[in-house]
Amino acid sequence: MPRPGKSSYSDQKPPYSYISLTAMAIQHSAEKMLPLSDIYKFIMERFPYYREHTQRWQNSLRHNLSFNDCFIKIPRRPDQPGKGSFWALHPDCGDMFENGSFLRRRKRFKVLRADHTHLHAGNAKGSPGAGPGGHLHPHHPHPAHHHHHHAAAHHHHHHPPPQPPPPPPHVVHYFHQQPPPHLPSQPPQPPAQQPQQPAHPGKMQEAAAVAAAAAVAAAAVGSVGRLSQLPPYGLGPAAAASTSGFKHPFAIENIIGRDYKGVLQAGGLPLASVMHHLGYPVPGQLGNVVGSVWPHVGVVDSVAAAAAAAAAAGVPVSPDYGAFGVPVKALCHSASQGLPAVPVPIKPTPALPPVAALPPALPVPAAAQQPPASSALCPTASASPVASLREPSAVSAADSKGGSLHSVLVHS
DNA sequence: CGGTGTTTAATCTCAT
DNA sequence: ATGAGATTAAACACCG
Repeated sequence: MPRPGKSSYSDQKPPYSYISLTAMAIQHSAEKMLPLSDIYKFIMERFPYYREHTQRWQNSLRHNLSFNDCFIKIPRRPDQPGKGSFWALHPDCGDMFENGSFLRRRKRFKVLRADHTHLHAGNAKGSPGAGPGGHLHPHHPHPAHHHHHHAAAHHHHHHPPPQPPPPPPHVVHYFHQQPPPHLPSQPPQPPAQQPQQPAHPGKMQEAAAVAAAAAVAAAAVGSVGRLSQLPPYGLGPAAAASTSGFKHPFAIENIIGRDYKGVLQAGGLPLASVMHHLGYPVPGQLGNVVGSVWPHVGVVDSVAAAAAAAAAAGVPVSPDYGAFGVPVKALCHSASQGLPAVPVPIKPTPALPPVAALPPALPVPAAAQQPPASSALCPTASASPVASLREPSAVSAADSKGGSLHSVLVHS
């Protein structure tokens, strides 16, 4: 109840976790990778809430980047000015927000650390062992349970398992070739961040991982060019994927779209927030920023409102919101292809129950503490269909995070 | 030195 | 009530 005057939205925390936000930013970028500062920018531009307390949330965000395996660091080319590295999404991190909540993932995406004994000298740099700070705890419990029971035990850095699709050897090439400079809007500055390559035999793994990521990014870029509003999410055969039908689960459109559905489905989300969020994006700027802005925003509210109304009225909304151009699960995770990531469906999500009737009234105020809801979708899909390509066996190990690229949802 | 990155740890929140 | 994920805080290591 507080006055609805200024609390319009700037003070409410968006219903997205840092991981979601970061993924959105990355996915949104033409190159599918961004330097930290750009991630900040993306977020701040769209969520007024994050225009304050920067020190706080940015620290959290950074923490997330480092801590979560779903983010990988791609070194900047020496000749490329700028500060840190580029951040990208791990090629294998599937749809981490399948449950429809962007606040909490069903499972954390972790790469299995291969038993590769060597190499993790890790940051050999200087004094890793001692660890930061003075935590005097030699051996801690660390719930890292290396349970890998179900894990996809197929990791041989030499030859790819029969199953997996054909990891185009040329992926690496993408690396060296410059992304097409066309692209609608901004080839801001990071148009060519191909981290070249190894240079150090020992660092091969890292390079490989990076290469994979870059390849994905590059592929994405390529797709963007031709763009397809509604790609055929056949994702079965690699064919589709290679052509450009697949949209990375983190694509902003997907996130948004599913979010919407999630809201209804999850039922727990207060519409109030949802509605609120609809107004989030800054009206002014949106206009000129071509495809860079949230496409859904404008449209959304009408749709959302309608849906909301329907829900409130007890009208069962169509189970599949394909109408929003978001086939949802269809493109979430290419279950097929023996991909290692996202094996366990922790939640019987599939059959979505009868949409719990959403709270009828939606006095905006609520949600003071927990900003749950959200929603938005992208009517005009436009971003970029990422070609899902599976890494060649070669690729592996993102030095910082896990060891080899075995992605898996930690702990089943 | 400041922006980046890592990492540990406490605390909160949400799903089971 | 628990466990796991998310957020926050804070202490560093590094590189420009």
